[in-house]
Order: sequence, then structure tokens, then C-alpha cells
Amino acid sequence: MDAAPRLLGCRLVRLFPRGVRVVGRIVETEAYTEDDPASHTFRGQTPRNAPMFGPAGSAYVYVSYGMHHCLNIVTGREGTGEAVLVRALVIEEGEALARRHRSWGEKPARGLADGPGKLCQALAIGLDLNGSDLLRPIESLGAGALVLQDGLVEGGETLSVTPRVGISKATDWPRRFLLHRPRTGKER
DNA sequence: GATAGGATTCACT
DNA sequence: GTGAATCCTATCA
Repeated sequence: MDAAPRLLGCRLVRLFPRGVRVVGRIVETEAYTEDDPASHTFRGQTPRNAPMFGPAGSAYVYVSYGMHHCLNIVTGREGTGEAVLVRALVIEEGEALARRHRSWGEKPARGLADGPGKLCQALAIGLDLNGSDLLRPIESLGAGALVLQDGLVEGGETLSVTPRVGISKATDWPRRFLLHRPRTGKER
């Protein structure tokens, strides 16, 4: 679960045809472990959550409320059932395409990818990425791939830890991590 | 085989 | 601030 704060500041790169990319910086994460009553892996491995038991660095995508996708990055050792939910991104590249995916029009970029379901829509993340390896070298990949790139927390930026939201079990566990940027203000 | 519920978002009051 | 939409999975009979 110490991986959750380390993922803050990293970039998710989604490749599209004709060399188009959408890049988002991770600014909010949430840690889920096997001993967490709110985690999908709490009751052991099932066909649905199997990717969460895979090697660290792979993706776990699931459908929430029948209409939204959520993206997790597996962080535990193989067979461990540990992952980090990516809750919010700041779009840094390909914003026009992200807006189109979200039908966002001319509205402020603030709300473009500031929720688990929203960011998946913005990057066109679906079940086809479930279980895929996010740590492969980006040079070797073609359209449709999703890649996680290293990113550091920059000077002036601060991290904070808060209780989780949007769940009904163990809601007070401080496992939600936010990245605050000095100029552009807070998210959510 | 049937049912309850969810790591959410959006529109409407 | 409140509630509806919507469907897949896990759990129970």
C-alpha cells in the first residue's frame, strides 16, 4: 500500500492511432489490500478480480454501477491481491481528444478527469485493458496501449492522506492520497 | 436460479 | 442536496 503515494505524480499514457496520445498525471489514488473489507480481493480470488492477484504493474479494470469503468494499478506481489485505484488525473496532453471522449465541450478542464469513472472515459479505458502490463517500454507499443510512466512529485507540491470516499466499508481508513499542486489549486 | 449491492456520475429540486 | 440510471458479480436458497 506504500505504492499509492508513490504513484502520485506518475503519468498514464494512452496511445491512439496515428501517434495521438492522451497523457494524464495521477493526482489522486486509493490503496486496496486483501485485508481491506472494502476491497474486491477481501474474500479471495474470483474470476473478476483475478488481475489484482497478478504481477505488480498490471492493470485491473472493472465496471462499477453497470455504467462506469474504474482503473486500478496492481501493486502487490503476484498472488497477493493488492492494488491502487486511480481516482483522478490532470490531463497534460491530448486534452482535445479527452474532451471528445467525455463529450465535455468547452467546460473547464477541472472536471474532465477528476473521478474514477471520468478518467477512464477520458482515456477510453475499457475492459480490453484489463490485466494488461502497464510497465512495458512505450516504444514497443502501438495504438490502444496504456502505459505508466515514472513521475516525481515536484517542488512545492504537497501530499495529503484522507479517509476514503464512495464506499460503505472501512470508510475511515486513511488510504486515499492526494497530490496538491501549488498554483493550480485543489481538485474536487 | 434469484437477489442484493456496488471503489459512480449526472440531472434535477 | 437528493435520487435515478444500469448491469455485472458474488452470495444465498
